Amino acid sequence: MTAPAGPVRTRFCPSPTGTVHVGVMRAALYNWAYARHTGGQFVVRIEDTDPARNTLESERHLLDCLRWLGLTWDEGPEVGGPHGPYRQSERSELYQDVAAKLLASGHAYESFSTNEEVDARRRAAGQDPKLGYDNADRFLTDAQKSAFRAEGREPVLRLRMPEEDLAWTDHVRGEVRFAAGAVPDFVLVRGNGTPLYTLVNPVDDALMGITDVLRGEDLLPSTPRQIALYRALTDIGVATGTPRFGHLPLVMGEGNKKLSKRDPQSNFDVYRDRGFLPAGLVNYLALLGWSIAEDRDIFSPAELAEAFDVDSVSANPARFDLKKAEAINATHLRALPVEEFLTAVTPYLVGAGLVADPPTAEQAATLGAIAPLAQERMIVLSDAVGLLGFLFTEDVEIDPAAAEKQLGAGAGEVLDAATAALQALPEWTTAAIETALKEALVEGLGRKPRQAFGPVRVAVSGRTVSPPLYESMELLGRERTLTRLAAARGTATG
RNA sequence: GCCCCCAUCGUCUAGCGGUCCAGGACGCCGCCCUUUCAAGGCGGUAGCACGGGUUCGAACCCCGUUGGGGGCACCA
Repeated sequence: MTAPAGPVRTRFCPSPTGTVHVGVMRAALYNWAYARHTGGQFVVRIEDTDPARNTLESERHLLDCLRWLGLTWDEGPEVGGPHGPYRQSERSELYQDVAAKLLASGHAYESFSTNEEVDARRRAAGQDPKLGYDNADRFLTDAQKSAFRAEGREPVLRLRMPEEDLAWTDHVRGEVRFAAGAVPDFVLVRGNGTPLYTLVNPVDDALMGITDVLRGEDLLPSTPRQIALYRALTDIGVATGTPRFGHLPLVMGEGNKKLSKRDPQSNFDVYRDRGFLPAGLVNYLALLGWSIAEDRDIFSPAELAEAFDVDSVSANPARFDLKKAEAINATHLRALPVEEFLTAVTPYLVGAGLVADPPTAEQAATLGAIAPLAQERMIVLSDAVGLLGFLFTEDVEIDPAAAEKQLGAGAGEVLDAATAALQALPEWTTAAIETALKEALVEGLGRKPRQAFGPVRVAVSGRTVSPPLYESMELLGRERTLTRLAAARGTATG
């Protein structure tokens, strides 16, 4: 059992059905990283053989997610390549041809049994019907086949499984072995003549020269069937060998279950929408089953590609930990050059209606000034909306919880003193504001800084968390600052 | 039920027979810094599932137990 010769060729072959799953994107990432690491190629193929569930819209979305993450493909939809088409719905003739060859060579055979009949036979023999198909149609005579056809039955095509153990050396699990006879002859082509995933996936991998199949562990039990198919395909000259397999650990959710499509945490879009950085998400996703070094877990996509090796992927299932994902992303966010940060964050402010598209000169100036201060206080880009919103509106809306905390007893005194000090200020600069407020509140009222500045912050920004106060006030301007202090004074209870 | 996979701090992991009374990260808890929140600095908390072997020596190898997970379609 040898893999096709030549450079590594990996593939990502999603079925475009609805939402994009984070586990699926992690599989794409590993395939991409392994191809890049080895100097091989990364192929994308769309598995849309189920017209009832597949849509072009979700295909576009899938590709868009790949691009956004930075996982460029060397062959596939939208870029083409020598092994196209890369959409299974456009490859029907190929499958029909291979199916015919498999039948003619005797590797596959026509099977007429219905599920009910198989079940009945299993039960009659005192066996568990869960055992599945019993290989009963392997040696049907022509007369028997004609009789079934005369009844109006249309046969499925099944692969004849070999009478020997099927084993392979898995990239992440080492040797895996399934006993002879454990896997029944399985269906390759439906009764209506359309091919199934079981046929189409290995055929395309063979035709596209895929050398390494890296996929989720949930597909591990289907590997013996595929190995048997590959042998048959090699025998009839369709394949040049059996690829190496690597079964990646599953991505688990909160509980102890595979992160299901139903789970909101599994939806890739939510991370993108919240403003995770591609590099941040790549970094975190890569960590789900792999590590770059003993004492390091922050790295760029390029560094990942440089270092990634499937053979060192862990076999343990990995739980998706949002807190850690956020921490990793925050680190990437802070490391971003200010210009790039601005470019990335502006669409979120535009989307929230806080700044114009493009921002006005004044808005741009404010943004430029606050960006470095905001950057280290954010986890995801959308945090900017709540954190910076107060700078781009006339009247700030005060968060009730913040008011509760800071605008209660004693706040009136602070706001009055701050107002008096700021009104008299000859020049409106960060330094002047700082000096004036410290004199008025800390020295004048004898308050601890914590108590002195809390109410002022809430009055000005509407929240207990904001960019540094003096800078914020300078950017806001004297007029708006004083208006807000007055407004807060009106609601303060003491 | 059958087949297969997995088993180190709460979580992700390093460890591939001695250099491990087990290292890093997230989280959590302190302290420092400090105008809030962060960031940053320092420190702490917490783990080799269990039982047998093999070996001079086991987190690392073997077997079993237990626990967890995945798969058993004319879906992909």
